Amino acid sequence: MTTINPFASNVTKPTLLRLPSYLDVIQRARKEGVRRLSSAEIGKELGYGSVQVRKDLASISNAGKPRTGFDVVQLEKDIRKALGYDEQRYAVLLGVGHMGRALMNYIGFAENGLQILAGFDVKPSDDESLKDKVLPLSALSDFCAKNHVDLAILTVPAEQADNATAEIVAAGIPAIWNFAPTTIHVPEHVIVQNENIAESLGLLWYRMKTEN
Amino acid sequence: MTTINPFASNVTKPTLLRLPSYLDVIQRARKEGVRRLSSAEIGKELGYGSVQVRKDLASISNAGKPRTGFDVVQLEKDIRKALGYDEQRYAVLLGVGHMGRALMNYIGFAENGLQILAGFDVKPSDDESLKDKVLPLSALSDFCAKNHVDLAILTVPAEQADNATAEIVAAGIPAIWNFAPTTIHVPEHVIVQNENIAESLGLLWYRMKTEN
DNA sequence: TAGATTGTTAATCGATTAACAATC
DNA sequence: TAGATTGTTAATCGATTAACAATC
Repeated sequence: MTTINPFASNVTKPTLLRLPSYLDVIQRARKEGVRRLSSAEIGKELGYGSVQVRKDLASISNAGKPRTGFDVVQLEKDIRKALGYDEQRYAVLLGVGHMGRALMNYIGFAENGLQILAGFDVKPSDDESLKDKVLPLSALSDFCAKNHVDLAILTVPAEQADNATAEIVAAGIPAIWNFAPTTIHVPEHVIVQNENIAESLGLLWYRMKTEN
Repeated sequence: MTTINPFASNVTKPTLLRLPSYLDVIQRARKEGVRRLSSAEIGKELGYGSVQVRKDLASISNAGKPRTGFDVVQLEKDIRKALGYDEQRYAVLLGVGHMGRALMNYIGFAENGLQILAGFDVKPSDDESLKDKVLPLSALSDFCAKNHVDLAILTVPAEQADNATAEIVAAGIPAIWNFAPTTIHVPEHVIVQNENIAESLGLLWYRMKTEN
């Protein structure tokens, strides 16, 4: 008995985190007119072993064929689907500071299925280009009642993180992408993904100390 | 035979990535006047098991005492040291776009031992507050000859990533913190740490699909 | 067909968790 | 001293890598 969809259910977290790097290699190859790539070629570009590449890709695609390698066009589709980049999702952003503005201005999110509908802040934005996309924080729950919102992007300072989180939860938004450099507290059903940028600096410093 | 420094050499990567979350909990506790915390209390706040907390912390500190738990002040010092936050390191930033400006304006880096000396861009910055800290890209190697630079922060668009990387390598900077959403190519001795922000969106979408 | 490359089963490696002895 | 909590050894779990059979 094979299931109808053999993929998708058994993708591990490490695999999921490597998929974007495969996507990058594949997309660049396609733009250069390459039709097929072997697992060894893909791995070499990224510093992964060919077995790892095959195992990762086998869990989300059957674009690989013995003898010829992976079909670039097919594989790109499958990776984008596995990552959920093929579906549109809608976000609001809380905290229109430097980081908030950078994210609101980042064009690449369209490629990842993310659209930021509006930014919210206690202060009105001084950035001309964003003026009509930034609303007062008090308007959040009303906005969420009138629009479908899948995700809140949290870019407030650490001190305001728990307050802003409470607003997000009250507005019924089911997931938070947390860029505030602190732990936030949510009810069980709310999904939180932390993106503390400074977090990986410790790893980098450690590598700089030990790898030389 | 015990080594003089029993810590530091056997810290695993997963542990290193959890240390900042411990630091956050510890610092907030200290600000509230708390003197000691047990591994169970720390773990509860972060959603880790108490054994994991003890194992992580034992690898970098001996601030834990049976019966009383962990000394908050001592532990904070030890974590900051393990993460390298106690030493000052100097960076330049390439690509003063939205993300580059956000990083140049982020005050928190001082806490992580990071100081951004200057930004470099092909175009002069239109941001008044940064004007005197942004130099033309052509001045990079000269700047690096005159200043001690440990790290290059790469915030250029994906298409310019490999060119900018070549400049960084030519200038002799030993490590790159790569925010460009693409793979960059460096000689073996250069340390690269990738920080592709959109990368974790795939994981978030997957969790949103499966956890509900 | 012969051979290159895939997908998968088994072996290894590393990290987490459980059990418990050490200790303040 | 008795008991709470640490640090560590052993067991489990999960991910990576090696070996190889399947297949185009």
